[in-house]
Amino acid sequence: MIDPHQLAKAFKALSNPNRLQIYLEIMRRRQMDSSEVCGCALTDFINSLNVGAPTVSHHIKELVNADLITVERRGKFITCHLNEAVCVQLKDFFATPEQ
Amino acid sequence: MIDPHQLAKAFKALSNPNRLQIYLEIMRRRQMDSSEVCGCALTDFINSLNVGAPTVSHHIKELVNADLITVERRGKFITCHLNEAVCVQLKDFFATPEQ
DNA sequence: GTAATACTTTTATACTTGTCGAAGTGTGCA
DNA sequence: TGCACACTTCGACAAGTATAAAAGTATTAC
Repeated sequence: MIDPHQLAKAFKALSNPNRLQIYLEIMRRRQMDSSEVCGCALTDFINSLNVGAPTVSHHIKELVNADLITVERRGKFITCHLNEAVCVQLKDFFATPEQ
Repeated sequence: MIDPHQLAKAFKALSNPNRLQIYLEIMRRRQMDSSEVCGCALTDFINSLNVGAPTVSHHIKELVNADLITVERRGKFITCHLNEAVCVQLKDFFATPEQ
């Protein structure tokens, strides 16, 4: 079972609506080839969420800190990737114990 | 797919370590018959968490508000029950889309 | 009835968080 | 080299949160 402290950190990261929206978008694009234009650069979130760049930067950092995503620099842009392992752990957390 | 607003509410409710601990304990006892002594009365949490009664009362209310649990009065005590439906929705949220 | 136990409400306080503006860093392009 | 774009860091502030103390309500036991 996943460590409760880490769990709480993940849930806190997902508790803000804007940050959840960012996470949702990153989820939605998870099966895309990373060589494609990802749509998960900061600029994309700035446009879609209606908050400033510093705020988005802050939110991304929180998601990274909670181990929910990773970021990668690609020239001028950064791209965000889902941490699939933690995603599975969170799924399992809510799974009914086999009866 | 579950409404993002409701999702964020659930995650916020689980983002506090003490509140998560309460939820974990309620989860752990979910298959118990409700006629048994449940261990999910406020007093139990007050003892196990080292916080005061008003704080626990507040946390329980937050979990109920987030639709994560329900409460039921049984004489002097209240007992807490997991909302299984929301639990499943949260599990599905983290599930990988079938490829 | 009274007393005791379990919980809730109110009020107050220290702390955390989301957001922004301004200024700073890094990267690519003319 | 210098400019423009993408992002980050810093400082500030309003709003929200966790907690507790004190006082209130509800239920059972005597």
